[in-house]
Amino acid sequence: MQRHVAAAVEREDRLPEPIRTVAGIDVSYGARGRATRARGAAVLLDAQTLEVLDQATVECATTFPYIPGLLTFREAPVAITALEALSARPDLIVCDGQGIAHPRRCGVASHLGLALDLPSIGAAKSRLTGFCDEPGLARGSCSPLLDNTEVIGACLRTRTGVAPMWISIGHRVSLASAIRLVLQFAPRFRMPEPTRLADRLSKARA
DNA sequence: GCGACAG
DNA sequence: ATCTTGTCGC
Repeated sequence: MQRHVAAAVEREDRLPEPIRTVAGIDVSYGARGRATRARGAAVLLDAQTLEVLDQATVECATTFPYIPGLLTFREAPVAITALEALSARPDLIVCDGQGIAHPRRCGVASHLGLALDLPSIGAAKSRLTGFCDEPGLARGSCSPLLDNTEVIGACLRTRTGVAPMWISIGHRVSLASAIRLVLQFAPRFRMPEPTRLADRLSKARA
């Protein structure tokens, strides 16, 4: 199924110009009695000023375990519900996880982009698959993430001297644009604002 | 058989 | 992802 979805993923830019809004999505977990509950959060921001325009959270039972390579089946259902609870559809989504930098080229960012028919970017805090050289220490330095000879993403330093982020095409956004946009969305912290705020919101006490 | 392994 | 205390650097 993932290979089928991967075949439909678009790796070239096909997004509005200018990009007006961007949404970040993330999911956190917590024990509620016996079962683990999942809470999804979506935050809508102005893509230029990074001002928060809207935010939403949803909560539900966890239905799938964490298995490397199958994160989509654990998080996507909650993430989609949270995104649809926003007052408007964004021009672009940023996800906490890989896009095509995945064994079958179908990480959660790609799967979500295709399912929602929205441009998407994968911005992960660690590597799932592939290899690359260590990027330079300066903000903006990056090195290609390779699986054999195929470029599947980039290791990008969003903050000088701080651990890099792992960026990949989600859907309808080229790798070059994904890198540029993540730098635009992360002017101050390691994580881009959309996912940083969604992460914080998903963990905030109800 | 062993190690790696988004969140 | 979650839990948990101190520690290091800007």
